[in-house]
Amino acid sequence: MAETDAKSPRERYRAQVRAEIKECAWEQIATAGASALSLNAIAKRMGMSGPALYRYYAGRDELITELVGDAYRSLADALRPLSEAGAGLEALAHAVRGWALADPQRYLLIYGTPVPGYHAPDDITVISSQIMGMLLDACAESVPDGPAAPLEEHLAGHRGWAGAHPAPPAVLHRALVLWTRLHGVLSLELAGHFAGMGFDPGLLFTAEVDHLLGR
Amino acid sequence: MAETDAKSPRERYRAQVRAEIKECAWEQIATAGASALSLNAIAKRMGMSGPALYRYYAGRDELITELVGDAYRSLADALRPLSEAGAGLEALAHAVRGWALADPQRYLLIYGTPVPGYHAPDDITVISSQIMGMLLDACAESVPDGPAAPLEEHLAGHRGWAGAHPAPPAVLHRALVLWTRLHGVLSLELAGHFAGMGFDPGLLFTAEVDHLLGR
DNA sequence: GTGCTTTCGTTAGAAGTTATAACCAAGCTG
DNA sequence: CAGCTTGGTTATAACTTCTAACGAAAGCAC
Repeated sequence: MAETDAKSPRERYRAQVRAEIKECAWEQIATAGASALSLNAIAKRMGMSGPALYRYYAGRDELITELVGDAYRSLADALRPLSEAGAGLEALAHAVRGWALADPQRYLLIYGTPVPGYHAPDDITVISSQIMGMLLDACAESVPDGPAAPLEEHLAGHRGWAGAHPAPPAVLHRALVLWTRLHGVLSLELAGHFAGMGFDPGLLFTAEVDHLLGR
Repeated sequence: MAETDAKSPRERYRAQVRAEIKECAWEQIATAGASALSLNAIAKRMGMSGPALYRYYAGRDELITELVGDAYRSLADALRPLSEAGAGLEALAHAVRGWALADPQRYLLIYGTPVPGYHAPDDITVISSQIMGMLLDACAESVPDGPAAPLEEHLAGHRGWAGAHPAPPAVLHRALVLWTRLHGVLSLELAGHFAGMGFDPGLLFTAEVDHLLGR
């Protein structure tokens, strides 16, 4: 968030306005969702009128791309201290949930249904793989020692997504399962599909985490 | 799809045009996603111009509501014969996946990030609970006989969503887990989040199903 | 300080969108 | 046949994103 790194006062102003625009955009996304984001509304809320925003962002897509990047970075930043402290699967999972509940639309922006026009740029993939790396680290310590399923055999030959991480196929499998199961509960909860059902999604989430830990 | 049930020729025509509109809408959704659906584009593709559609649907929201209802009904119709034949968890799960892959946007329309303005009407919940009922039936036969987790204790007291289904808490838990795990893999796959990773999502899906079966 | 240049913000306008209103031409019905 | 209902049309309003052209202000060189 603080890329105001001592340049010309012009650039400083520019960076500050860009940040303010993103701030407004996040507010709007938090209330109405990403696909309802309106450049005009942002401009009006900032006191500027209409096309002034195009001095700062080439268009709606570039703004969304920037927001997606920020969201990924925010998640990575939330997880990194835990990962560096050697936190396990459980702590990481609950951190993800906490981060998602703090701003549901932010989670849905990056892991939900993709916005029609937008396509992820390359610099997203490196942050995404950082997050995946932290998941792999957390899964490395608790090995499930099951029989090598056909999936793990397949993963042994298709491990490009793990980068240079030296995890055995069983850990790759475990990280994938961690990711998809957490996302399964979280996304349905955030999208409101548990709304009228009456039970506590948090308990289901912790039950999934506990199951992953063999409890 | 065939609700042309012998009325006045006027109503027959009306129903046919409504069906044709939905047909066009599905085409458009399949290519660009639900949030990019344009009434004008549908009208133009049908040879009619603009506001003529408002004779058939009150607005974008009503059309989407109708499409959501059709999608739920379609999923229920795809699962019902299996459920009535006493199919187990495995067959049901793969049927869900097949249905989802046949038209990804249709799955994402009902289980993905909700469209901004729209709110589900009541008649959706009955179809949704029919689907949940079939999941519960499929889970009833293979009991996992684990220790009663705190979640299952909670579910024993919050089982309103299961309707009148006589499933014990362990089965409620199992159905919930089935639903969220399948959705976790499916939604990430359909949203394209496995795109650059290189592995086969189908194997991950079947691995999750197999794990659910205790294999 | 004076003048040049870059940048910012503005208004105007084009091409879209959803949605309403008014009108006209059909068709079914008494 | 008369009349009412219904379908489709255009015109309009209020939006949206985005481009173009203009004025003003700020920074920089001298």
